Amino acid sequence: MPPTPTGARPATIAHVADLAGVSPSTVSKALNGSGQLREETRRRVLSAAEELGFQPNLSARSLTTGRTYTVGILTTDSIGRFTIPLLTGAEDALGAGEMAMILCESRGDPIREQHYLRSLLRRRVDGIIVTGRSSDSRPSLGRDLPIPVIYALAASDHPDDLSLLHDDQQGTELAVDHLLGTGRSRIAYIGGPARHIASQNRLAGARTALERDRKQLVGSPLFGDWSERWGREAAERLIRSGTAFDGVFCASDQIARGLVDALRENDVDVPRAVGVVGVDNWSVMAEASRPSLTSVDLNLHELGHTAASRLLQAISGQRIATGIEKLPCSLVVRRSTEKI
Amino acid sequence: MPPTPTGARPATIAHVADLAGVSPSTVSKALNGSGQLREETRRRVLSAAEELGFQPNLSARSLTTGRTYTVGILTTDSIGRFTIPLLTGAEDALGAGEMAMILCESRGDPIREQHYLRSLLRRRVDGIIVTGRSSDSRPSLGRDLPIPVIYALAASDHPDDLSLLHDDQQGTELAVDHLLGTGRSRIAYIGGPARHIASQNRLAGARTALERDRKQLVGSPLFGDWSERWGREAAERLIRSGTAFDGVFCASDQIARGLVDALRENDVDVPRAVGVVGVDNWSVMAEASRPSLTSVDLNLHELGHTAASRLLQAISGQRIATGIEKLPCSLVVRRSTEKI
DNA sequence: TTGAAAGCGCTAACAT
DNA sequence: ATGTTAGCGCTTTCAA
Repeated sequence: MPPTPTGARPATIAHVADLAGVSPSTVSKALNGSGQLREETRRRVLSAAEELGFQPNLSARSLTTGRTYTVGILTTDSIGRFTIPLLTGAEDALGAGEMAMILCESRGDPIREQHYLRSLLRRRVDGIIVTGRSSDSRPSLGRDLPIPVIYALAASDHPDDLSLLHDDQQGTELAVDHLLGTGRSRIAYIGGPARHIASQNRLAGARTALERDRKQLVGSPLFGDWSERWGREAAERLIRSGTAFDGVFCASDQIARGLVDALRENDVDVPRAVGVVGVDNWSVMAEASRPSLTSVDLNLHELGHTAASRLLQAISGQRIATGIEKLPCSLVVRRSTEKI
Repeated sequence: MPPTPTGARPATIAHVADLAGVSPSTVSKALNGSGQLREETRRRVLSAAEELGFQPNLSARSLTTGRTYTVGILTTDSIGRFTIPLLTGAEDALGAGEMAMILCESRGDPIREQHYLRSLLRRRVDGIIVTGRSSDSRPSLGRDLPIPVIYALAASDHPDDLSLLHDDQQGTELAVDHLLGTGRSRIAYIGGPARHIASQNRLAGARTALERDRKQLVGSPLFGDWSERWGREAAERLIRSGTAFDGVFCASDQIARGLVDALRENDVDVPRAVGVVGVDNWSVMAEASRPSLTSVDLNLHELGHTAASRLLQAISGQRIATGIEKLPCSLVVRRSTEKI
């Protein structure tokens, strides 16, 4: 029978049991609401626990229950701008502190990733969310893991995994429809790097939206990188090409901002002469731009939330879908597309 | 004697022991390199473990060793731009996967924070790093916790806690010295909100550097917010005030960028007529600016690394310093301060 | 309604 | 050099 905790060691169930004058198992039942206890006993236990500042040792609990109430977050690419909303979204779904997140950032290094994966398995996490820079798909962690895994933002290359992505095409269609709807008809497309799948998906989305309206892209799509510099250069090219245009879809807010800056400096009025949309709804960019940028929001918070919810389902034993699931983007309208 | 694992349940030490024909404790010794084992036995155990894909259950280990090899990261303010380098820095110091990080984001809500704190204590994390938006100090988590706590970026209000901050004054001095060193002498100060301690510390640093050179700030310091818009407005005000100036210290890269934009649009040449420095070394801003921005780097990666290292020391039982420790900033020179 | 006892997977002190 | 044993703190039958 352990004495009252020394202060060095945290109180255990046995201490609480002693103080309440009951057995350890009764304490367990009182604390977890399991079993049948007299109301008065339960109260006595609870107040004893309170008095000792008792915090159940989750390692011990895990040992018997087999669950750790912990999920691993394995991020491939550096934790960046995109990962943050994903994380907070996941955290929301995991319920403040109920389920904890262990963060592992592999920096794109497969060796590190394996390291982390093993560490997570040793820790017996209940599940894993894999995330990374949205681009082409990434190698699956493998199908023989003892715990569920969900891919978010970066798709697994294995069809039996569940991958959650934002719907780039749909988002772009939304944006282009909006350009058309605000009275533009000669739309140009400025992408990021041509090899990035996002550049391609967004191009496809733009074309779909235009075709629905029996229109075509003005000029050929331009590819560069994701920077403001490229946006400025693209604007110059667009102007120099001589083709008339009154709307531009840019595949990122940075590109859009560079473009808008250069247009202004070339005395092209946005939004009066040309409407511009970007992608990311990155407020520092979109709001600092003159005029502020209408932008496609990838809803990454929502994506993170959904990923975590699905993972919880899988953990609780439900069978979940496989393959790639796309979540809708939305459009945030600002001044760069004001109606002409 | 458990049979070979079914595939459902992960292998335990007992399975390995069986397969290797030794006792569980021998397996433990072989795996942890403790005790004295014959080389051949060790190898047999190791290959048995390998064959079974054995991963030690860390919950079980924690129960006996009392350590979880996990630290909690409690972020007050939303995980933002500043937290990211801090996290990766900490992760570096914690050694890929050796020590894991549990991420808790309280969003500035004290209730949530208490929730998270309790969750971390239940999980018996070995220590906690508290972080948040760098501004005024924050309430201590309390001095009666059974584990060490270190505050990074956001100082605790209790002098017996260890808080690690970047040295705002020193960073600013660096920047102003650099402005002076590139031939400017009439320096203006554009801050963020006056109530933010960062605005004040940076102002103090600027004054110190100027006084060393028997100079004074041009005009009175201007306070606003941290945005580009404010930077643009500040530029207008500076120009309209009529006071001559040839250097501007801006308390953030966003301010600096707005300022530079507005100066250019008013035909003031940066860096030839006016040198400009910002703070944060936020590459998207600093590099997209025309000209690119010289900027004070807060070295947050380093800060995170140091915080984690100190925490590890404390966890290993070493007594660590208390109070506020400031880590030096550095200056990244770009085009906005090119020599005249 | 409560308690006794076994066991989760591992480590560590003590035997052998 | 290896095995036996006890126990870490909790949950969970099963018995009282």
